[in-house]
Amino acid sequence: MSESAAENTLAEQIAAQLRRDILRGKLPPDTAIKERDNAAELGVSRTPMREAIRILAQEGLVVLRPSRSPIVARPTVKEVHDQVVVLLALEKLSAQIACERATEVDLSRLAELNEQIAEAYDHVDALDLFEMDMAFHRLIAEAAHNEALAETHHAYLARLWRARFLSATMRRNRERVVSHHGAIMNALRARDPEAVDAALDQHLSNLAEDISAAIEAENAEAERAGG
Amino acid sequence: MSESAAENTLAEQIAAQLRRDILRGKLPPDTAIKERDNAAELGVSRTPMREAIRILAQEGLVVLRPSRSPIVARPTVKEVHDQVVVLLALEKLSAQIACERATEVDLSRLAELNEQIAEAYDHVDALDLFEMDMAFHRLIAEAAHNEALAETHHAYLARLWRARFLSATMRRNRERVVSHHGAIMNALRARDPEAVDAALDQHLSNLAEDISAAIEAENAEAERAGG
DNA sequence: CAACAATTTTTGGTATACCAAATCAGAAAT
DNA sequence: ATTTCTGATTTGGTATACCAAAAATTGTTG
Repeated sequence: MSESAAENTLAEQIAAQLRRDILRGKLPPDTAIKERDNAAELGVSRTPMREAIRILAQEGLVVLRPSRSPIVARPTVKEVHDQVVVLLALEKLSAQIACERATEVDLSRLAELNEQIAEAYDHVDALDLFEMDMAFHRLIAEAAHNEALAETHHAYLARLWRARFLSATMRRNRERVVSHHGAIMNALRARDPEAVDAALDQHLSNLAEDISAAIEAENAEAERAGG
Repeated sequence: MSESAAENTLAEQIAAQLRRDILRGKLPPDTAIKERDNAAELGVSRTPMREAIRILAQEGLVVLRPSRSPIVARPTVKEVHDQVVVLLALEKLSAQIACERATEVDLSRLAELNEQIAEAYDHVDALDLFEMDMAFHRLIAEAAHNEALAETHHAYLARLWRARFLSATMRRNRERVVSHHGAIMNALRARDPEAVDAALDQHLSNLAEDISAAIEAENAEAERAGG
């Protein structure tokens, strides 16, 4: 929970703004992000806008093309699938390590959040719910107390945010999420590596296919409209 | 060996230059990288220098501090160790996937490179040798044909370059490297996931400790010198 | 009418100038 | 001698101006 705080510099604020717009679909894939125009639109200079674009490019949300405007990324199904594979591996590794290293505080935070999710599930909009889900998975990664791992895991989670969001809104299922989270939690509590692995597999095994379907649908839509 | 090509923009060239200086020890840990001074020194403006610094910060080679000059990172033993753990996991995952997905071309490239390494081992300086070793491990990552995975793996390899280099020069051992590489290769050839896992474990198991020792030595040295 | 070439325009890349905040040094007071 | 306050200086952050390369457009020619 360390990064959502500051947003010190203008560039970071711009990046955050653009990130939200991209992830929420206000800036759909293939949209050009011109340094000049977007900077003018926000009333800032090109310098921080440029830096913001680099940040998002680093995150994989926009793609830089030589001598061309950067555009909002349109990940292919394979790309997203590949990223999910890595995310899954990172989370499993985190959980394995967490079986040894997780503190009681880590575990109770996890429990608390899971309870919050269960409670909020029906009252809260999809976006906020998704933030909570993301936080849950981040807590797992952080419970391994391996900063590099947590950071990389978070980067993948962020990069896959939109895809996961699309997928989740398509098949929102309270029971699945809450009970799966509970299973993961209990396995961690028991510090049982194999149970953790199984629980994560159970929770995330269909993720790749779900996401792929969502992306495929969106891309097909775009093809019909723009092509 | 695919990325050393382009280096289109000035910022990238500067980043490459600084990266080399850092990794080769010309810019030791804690050295300040002032935008103004370094830019002037290289005869460029602050803009690309600034961008170059961001690139290196992203790679973990320099750390940005609010309202302070960026400095060359001095990773702690724990940080490096944590990174090695992730690197190892990424490489193992790559190899597992590669058992299914590796093409004949991938495998023969691997074989060829291993032969080159064996041949060059005694004639070539440590730095070049290390580039080759790095390339070998990158080939493994690339054989999984998962771009995200290869990219992240490469990022970790690059970030750990200096630490691995320190470690390797401390205990240079021809037989170990070549035969281990050979074992990994053969396991991949056989497309045997368990054998691959074992071979990678064999090759990389001591890496974490070796690297930790090297880093510890360097940091102790710095402590003695710098107060 | 099509194809090609030159010009105009748009774009990102770079240099420079300006600003505010944070640090450091020096002087003064205790 | 120590501490504190203040001002000079250094730093990164931002804005703006300039440049070169690459598209796009338009005009000409076959």
